[in-house]
Amino acid sequence: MKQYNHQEIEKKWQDIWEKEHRFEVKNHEDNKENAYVLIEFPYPSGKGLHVGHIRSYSALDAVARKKRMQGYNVLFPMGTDSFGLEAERTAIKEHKLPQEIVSRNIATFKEQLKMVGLSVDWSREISTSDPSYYKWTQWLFLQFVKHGLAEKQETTVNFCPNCGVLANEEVENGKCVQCGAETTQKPKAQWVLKMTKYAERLADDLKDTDYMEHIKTSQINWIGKSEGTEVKFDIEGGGSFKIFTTCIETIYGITFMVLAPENKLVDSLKNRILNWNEVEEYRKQASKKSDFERTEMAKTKTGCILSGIYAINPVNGKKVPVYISDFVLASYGTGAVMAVPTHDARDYEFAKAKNIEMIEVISGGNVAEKAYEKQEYLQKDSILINSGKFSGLKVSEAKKAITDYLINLGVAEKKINFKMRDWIFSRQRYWGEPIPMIHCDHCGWVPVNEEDLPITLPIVESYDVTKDGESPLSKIESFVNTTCPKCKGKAKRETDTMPGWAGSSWYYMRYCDPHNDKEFASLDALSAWLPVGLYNGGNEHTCRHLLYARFWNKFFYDIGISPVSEPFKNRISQGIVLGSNGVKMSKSLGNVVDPREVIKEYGADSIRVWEAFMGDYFETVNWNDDGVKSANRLINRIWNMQEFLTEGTEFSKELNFSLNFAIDKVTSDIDNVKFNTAISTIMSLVNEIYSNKKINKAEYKTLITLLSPFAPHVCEELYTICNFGTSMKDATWPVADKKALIKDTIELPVQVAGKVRGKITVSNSASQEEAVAVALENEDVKKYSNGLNPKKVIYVAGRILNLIF
RNA sequence: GCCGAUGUGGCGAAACUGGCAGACGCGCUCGACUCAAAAUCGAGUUCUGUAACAGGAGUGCCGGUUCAAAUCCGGCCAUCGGCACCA
Repeated sequence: MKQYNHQEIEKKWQDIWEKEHRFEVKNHEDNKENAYVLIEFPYPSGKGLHVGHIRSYSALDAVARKKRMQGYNVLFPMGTDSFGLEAERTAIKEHKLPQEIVSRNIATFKEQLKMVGLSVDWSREISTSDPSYYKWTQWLFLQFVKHGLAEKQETTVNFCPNCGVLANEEVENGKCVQCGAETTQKPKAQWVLKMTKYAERLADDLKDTDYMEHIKTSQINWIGKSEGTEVKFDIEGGGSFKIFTTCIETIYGITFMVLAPENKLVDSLKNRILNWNEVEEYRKQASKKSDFERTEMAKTKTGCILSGIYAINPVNGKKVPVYISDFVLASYGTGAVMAVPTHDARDYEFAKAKNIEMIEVISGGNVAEKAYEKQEYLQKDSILINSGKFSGLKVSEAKKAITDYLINLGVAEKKINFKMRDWIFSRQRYWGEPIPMIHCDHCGWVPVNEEDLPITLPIVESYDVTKDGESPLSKIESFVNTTCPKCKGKAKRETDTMPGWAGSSWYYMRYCDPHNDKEFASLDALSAWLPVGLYNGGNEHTCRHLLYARFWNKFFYDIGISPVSEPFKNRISQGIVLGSNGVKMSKSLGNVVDPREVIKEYGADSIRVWEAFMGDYFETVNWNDDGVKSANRLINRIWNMQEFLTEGTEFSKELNFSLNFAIDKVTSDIDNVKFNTAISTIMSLVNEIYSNKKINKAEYKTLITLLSPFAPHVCEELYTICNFGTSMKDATWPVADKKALIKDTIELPVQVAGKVRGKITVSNSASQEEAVAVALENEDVKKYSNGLNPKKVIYVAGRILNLIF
């Protein structure tokens, strides 16, 4: 018997797979059902892949390989999400072109990935920064434009006087991370995708998916649907504004109103505001903060009164003061709120800080100490007080009664509001898809003609961020100056680019038809594969990327270019692999583990098995060098089993149960994303074979097949050594004989008063009487029974017998 | 702050969703093989306790429900992820 040599074997099989085009798939295969297994494509950062990537790639590879052996036509593609800030930053730092940085990084990443032996169809590889790909990203953007879902809107951007427009992560505590200067929120007209139009469906249609519950929840929370009432408040002396509330029952408790500092209403009231200077100063301060800082609960609430301005409560005509405060966001709801300090914690804090009166309108709390909030009073269905003719009603009744009353008055309407905002789609950066729009003084914004796509990024010397807040592309005249597609007059190109999210919002569709130069993907190809059966990616993407991708698909579905209304049947998210010190792997901390080194020493099969085994797939786990050894040991044990090998075409009596159990368990574990227990089942089986020191060919073949999704190279090698076939190309996944799993007798734990005191052996169909009779004869049980009959018996067949004496 | 998740031996973890806590593995201890070591094979390994059994305690902390709780409920504590221009 030859020694196990991972380097030789892995190279050999990887070459064979490549030469055979083993994993390339056609969109249609006779007599085979299609299955689409998708893993988020990596961002080709300069760091390269670390062992954490291997965890999810090899796990999904195992899923794909098993499905293939089960007779499916499996699409398991890979590509790179290559636009984005990081490549641009690296390029600036290294004085190279982002194009160069990206192709260098992709080469490294592919080299690393190929060593792992993934069953990827590389003929379908895509890269989002490739013009042949982003041509279609631009084309899809034009569809949004065509259907009125993309438009220029006034927004704000983080702005640093020295460094220009900044990403959120480049701003810390209102200061620029790079130069330390104070940043402001600068107004800017930007392209926006009107995603809110899809809010309702994005939330509702989650019911048609099998996503993990917490992923559905995070989608729903992000969308933030709330049903409430929009109420119009008149301003004393003329004018009015609207507020949105989900707590209309507290309307008699209003003691002030709050507007967002940016609310345009404030400008229109300028002449009537007595303390305008103060108001202006406050607005300036507020413009320095991000939304996140503004709404943070821990911060003390600040605000500024609009002296001389009073709003009139439509239920009782009460005159209340109006403030501006940064805890109210212009972007959410109407940019104005009614404040009821007795029943809202934020309002309570504000009222305390500003010494504003409070009126309790729902009984049951202790409003002298803190606000009695809706979570609590809704649950208790408390009674209204101090609320005019609505006093005495329960909250549940008052909600409706007050809403109806206001609607009759003509000052309110029922409204559904979403926390989710439209998607700001412009970036003033170089390294992204140019937005294919042209501005003409006569015709306004005109889409580029589809046949002129792609609008390619010009190769430029400096693509650094500009100080004036415009995209670096704006400085390239040859790019900017063009003719209007409509009137053929002089016109200028849009110079903003798309965000990194753009390319990743539809890449899984391009995999279905990656070389199509007529369409972004044909409906036939998409119909063959969608919806994706299993979509795996990082936890950090389960909220936004997933929502964006779903939004794009829904729109495509509506305009007839996608065959499904939900693109992903199931979505799961793997846990992160941290460094061995429990901290995220990063170059600066020196705790990055390069898979290439591990593979060199122990082999791809070993690292794959170890990462499958290291813990629950969904949980964060620390890297551990010793762990790979244990996987390597398992593989060696299975390799060395050749010594025990005997002839045989059927399972032996000794192993019949264990093998069928393992088939059943490994199959369901892979289906249920429990790779760690799949491996431990195989380990137990191997232990048993070692204690028997015997295994026949039929058994060995089954064992090898079960391991092969995780350790494909060594399994192919053993498969051929043992003459089970010339390769595992046509290997089929075993099916458990369910009958073999039923045992005649079982060991049943016996509890006395809830504590396990003994074990009995009974037939697997034993009745309660039979089980109790056996238990009472058991020596361990007798110690506690004192010869008595039990007063009470709890019997769960096959599980537990609990006796109370 | 808000939303989501997690917390079990020296360590990574498992536990069929309320039914034997610690499967499987790492590490460690002991034994076999070896001149020796490594590798390999085998035995043991939650803590406490005992010569050995027995017994007791035990799943982040405090309390509750139940014949029975890692699992369900209430209240804390700690760690991680997201919070809209990183993707």
